[in-house]
This record gives sequence, structure tokens and C-alpha cells, in this order.
Amino acid sequence: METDMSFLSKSSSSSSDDEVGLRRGPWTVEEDSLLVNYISQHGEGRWNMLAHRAGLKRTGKSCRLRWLNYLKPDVKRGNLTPQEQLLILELHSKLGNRWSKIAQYLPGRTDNEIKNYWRTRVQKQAKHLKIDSNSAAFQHIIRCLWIPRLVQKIQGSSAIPSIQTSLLDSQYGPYNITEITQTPQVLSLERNSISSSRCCSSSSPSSESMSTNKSPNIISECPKFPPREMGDSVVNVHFPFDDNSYDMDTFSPATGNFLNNYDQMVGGENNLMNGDILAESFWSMDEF
DNA sequence: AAACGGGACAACCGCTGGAAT
DNA sequence: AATTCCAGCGGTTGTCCCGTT
Repeated sequence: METDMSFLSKSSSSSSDDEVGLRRGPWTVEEDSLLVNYISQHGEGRWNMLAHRAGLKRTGKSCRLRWLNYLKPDVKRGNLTPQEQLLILELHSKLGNRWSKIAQYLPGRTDNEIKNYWRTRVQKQAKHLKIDSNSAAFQHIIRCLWIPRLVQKIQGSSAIPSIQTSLLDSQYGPYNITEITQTPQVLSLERNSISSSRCCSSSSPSSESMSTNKSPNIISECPKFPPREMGDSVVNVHFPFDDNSYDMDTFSPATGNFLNNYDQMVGGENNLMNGDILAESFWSMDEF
């Protein structure tokens, strides 16, 4: 019979952790082994008690995190594939920063990993471009530059999972990912037509709308993509903006920056930028 | 070779909702 | 009904690694 119930106390602060001799910081191989062995025998859950009984001088919280994000057998390691990146961008446009929700659609990937990807890769691009990553402008860039680029990369790969195949069959544009809130891991793709009138409209998702699943599909909003020849299987390297709408006055070749307020540039149909230059600036920073 | 800086990722913290008592 | 505790979430910080100077 367990008499020492002190381990059941609520997660303590860092200072009190130290007081009771709880370890913090990186996990050692021995600790990992203790945790894995205990869970293999007794299962997971009741983390505070588990930590105590496994002989770990860690909080239950720490044990849970270590298990879920690192030690659990089905955790996938390694870089996110372009397919996974595409899915994250799409899902984030619909779900916002609900990382655990997004992670449900990427088997083997953790919310922490997705969150880190967003912060280190996606937000980095926003920072480089001096745009708020939650702004409609940046959403537009994701829609019209990043995602097409990912699709291009996927098209160039030999192994294409089913979802990607569907995207490719569609030449990217005519499909929406729908019903994502109901059926994690089973995404349905449905055909819908691209309406050019929706492009660059005020319906671009704002930071507020990003938190709902009612925001417009980011793919179908993108102007001039897929490639101008819809039937052509060759991906057009040009990025999405209408040649007739380029506004060189807004771009400074010397600095690589756009001179005016970016929101204004992409916010209205009369305020489009030079997409090729932006694309070059954008992708030169990319790790693809 | 050493110092420095930035990127990537692991881990922690604070908070919240819900279940259990 | 009130309290306590747990699990989970999202934001933030810490640490390691690697490239550059």
C-alpha cells in the first residue's frame, strides 16, 4: 500500500522542484530507459504517480512530454516532408495555432514539432519580409508562393502518397481540403472551381478568421495558379501574380524590400507587387 | 583554432478544462 | 457545490550544433 502520497501534489514551480530534488533539463539515457521500461510494463497515464514509481526524479508533466514528444514508438523523426509541410500550411490557415489539432492530421508528428516548424521556418519568412505572420498579406504569400512551391516539389518527387496524388491530379488549384475538423487523418478532397473574383479579395483570412474553420480555402484563393495552361503537366516556374498587375514602384532592388505597406500592396487588386521578384526574395531564404 | 551568431529542436512554464472526490 | 488534481495546450526559454568570421 502506497503511503507516501507527496508525489501526487500538483506540478510544482521550478524553485520548489529544486527543493524536492526534482531534475530538470535534458533527459539522460538512463532516465529514458526507466520511463520506457515502466510504460512498457504498466502503460501510460497517471503521470505524477508514474514518475514516482518509475524512480524518476521528474515531474509527471516532464515525463509525459518526454514520452509523447520523443520516446513513444510511433513518433516520427526527421525533417518534415513537403507533403507534411503543405498539410501544415493548409491546416494552419484553417485552424490557426491549434497545434495539437493540426498534429492529429500528421501521424507520428507532435504538436511541439509542428509548432517549432511554424516558428522556425514559417515565421522566419515573415520576419525576413517584415510582415506579421498572422496578417492577410503573409497568408497571401503562403497561398501564392509557398504552397505552389511545395506542390512543385511534390510533383518532382517519385513517391507520392494518396493525398498528394489527388492534389496533383487536380493540378493543384481545383481541390479543397474539406471536413478537416471531423475526420483527422482522413482528408477528403473535393473539386471546386476557381473563381478569379475571389483572388486577392478582402476575404483573405485575417488573424481573427484564422482561428475558425470557416476561412476560405487558401489554395483556391490564389490568383494565376495553377500554371496558366491548366492542361499542361509542366509546372510553370512563374509565381502567381498577373504580369499586367506588377508594380515595380513598390520594390527596391537595392534593399530587396518593398517600399510601401505590404498589406496595401496585396490587399487590393490595384496594389499587386512583382511576384517574380518577391518569389526570388522569398525562396532564396528557403531551405527546400 | 577560437569566438561568435543564428537556427533547430527539446524542454519548461503557466494556464485551462474536466474528472474525481 | 466546492475543491483538488490531472492531462493537455500553447507560448516561451534553454541548449546544442553548425556555419561564418
